[in-house]
Amino acid sequence: MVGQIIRCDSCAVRHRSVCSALTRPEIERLNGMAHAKLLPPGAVIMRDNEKSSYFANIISGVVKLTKSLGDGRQQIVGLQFASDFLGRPFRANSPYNAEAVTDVHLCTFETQQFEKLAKEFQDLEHRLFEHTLDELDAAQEWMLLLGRKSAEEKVASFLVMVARRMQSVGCHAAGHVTRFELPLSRAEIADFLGLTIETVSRQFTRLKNDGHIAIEGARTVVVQDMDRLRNISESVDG
Amino acid sequence: MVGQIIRCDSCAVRHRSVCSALTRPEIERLNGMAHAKLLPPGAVIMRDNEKSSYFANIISGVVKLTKSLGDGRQQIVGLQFASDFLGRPFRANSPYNAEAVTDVHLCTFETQQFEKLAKEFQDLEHRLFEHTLDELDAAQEWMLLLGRKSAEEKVASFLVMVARRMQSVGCHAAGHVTRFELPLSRAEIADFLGLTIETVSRQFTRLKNDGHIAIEGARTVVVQDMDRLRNISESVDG
DNA sequence: GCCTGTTGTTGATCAAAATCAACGTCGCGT
DNA sequence: ACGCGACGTTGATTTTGATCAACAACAGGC
Repeated sequence: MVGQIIRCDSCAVRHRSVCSALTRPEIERLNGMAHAKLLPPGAVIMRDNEKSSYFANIISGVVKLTKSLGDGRQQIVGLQFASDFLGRPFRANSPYNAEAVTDVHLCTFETQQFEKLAKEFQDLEHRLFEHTLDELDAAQEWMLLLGRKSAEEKVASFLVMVARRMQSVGCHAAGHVTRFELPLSRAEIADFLGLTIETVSRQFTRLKNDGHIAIEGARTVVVQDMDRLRNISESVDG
Repeated sequence: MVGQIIRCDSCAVRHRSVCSALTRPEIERLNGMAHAKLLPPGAVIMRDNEKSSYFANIISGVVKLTKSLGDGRQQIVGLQFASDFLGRPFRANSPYNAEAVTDVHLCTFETQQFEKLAKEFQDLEHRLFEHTLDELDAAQEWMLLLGRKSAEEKVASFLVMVARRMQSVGCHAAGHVTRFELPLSRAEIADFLGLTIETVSRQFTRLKNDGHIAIEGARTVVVQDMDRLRNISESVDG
């Protein structure tokens, strides 16, 4: 689905997305630029090294950002959830592929219009900057994981991360989300953690056998003790 | 050495650093805020999770950004060269340790003063944004390396990257720098590539034996064929 | 229902890199 | 010159995770 006009007033991510930087009259302007898109899993949103004609806020769903080597080896370099912003402002080409992992609702903006708006309203550019800083933090945190953590620590870290993101996406006031659905397949988790499918699967059963998690039908995870899992993910004792 | 006043006019990185966003009168303001620092190898510039009281431009030398696990495992999450900017604007705490790798000349600015300036002169904030986007690109490129490349590909990638950065730091008009000094020890290279010292050493001798590089006294590398090395780093054929 | 393709698990074996260990080299202080 | 410590290389062995292979669970099409 493409091109449907959006009402920012009723937007689910109005106060968490980059749009939160805008005041009433500014939002009106943005409103006129916004178009909704609904994408199925697997839909390609941006392609590495190619120009993208639009930016987007994720209204709902999960998007993976990937990079590949010539022979097909793939690495997920970012996971984006509801309220996250897609696209590299002020860059001609996308530095990665972006692909819908679940059904994804996007609110898209034509590149030039949006960059013009960002130049006009400094708060909007500042908000984009903040989002980029968050992405950088996440990337560097993940570098530590990819370079130095064991398979078990990687899988535990992944679960902790997903639980945290699911929490902020949902509307859970306090405490941890302990039961959640994984947005990624085993193959995608492997591409995220720099492992193989088989190793990911084995670490899941290990965590299950050790009583740290329960698994319901491959995609649903119940974390018994989030702090314990976090300890495993950082190799505190154990 | 701390606190010496700097003259921006004669600054070696005046036109490549974030300062290039500023015009004559603005630079004058910045001039009044700048203090020089000369740090020896090993000097700690920022500490993970701690507040830093200043930002800095690197005038010369190399700075490593590291993150560690509780048990001492370490990962270099960024390497910064001359003209690069140090410090996370609009963030309370540093997300990594920053440490001088060589002798390092810094041009430092007090945090609050500098952020105020960035708010006033939008071009400066924009330039900081651009630098952050570059850092993010580098981080995600490195995630692909850490997650999916073999030891040989990692070391080749490292050499290609250092050659490129050395080139932009020096004043080489065109063509590749093929002979350069490594700024990092074997241990630091290992921490950058997610390998052990021994594996790094073995891959160096392998690249040497295969005739791709020559090594002079451990720290100086001569690349025979940069394109061939780049191919190895991305696993094109062979 | 049944067939088929996709996804996930488990086991056996293999290989790449880690670990353990010894030794060489260089620079520095005395 | 000598000895020491840091750094780097090389070899032997072990370990972790990859690869190869078989099969189970499940969903969708007909």
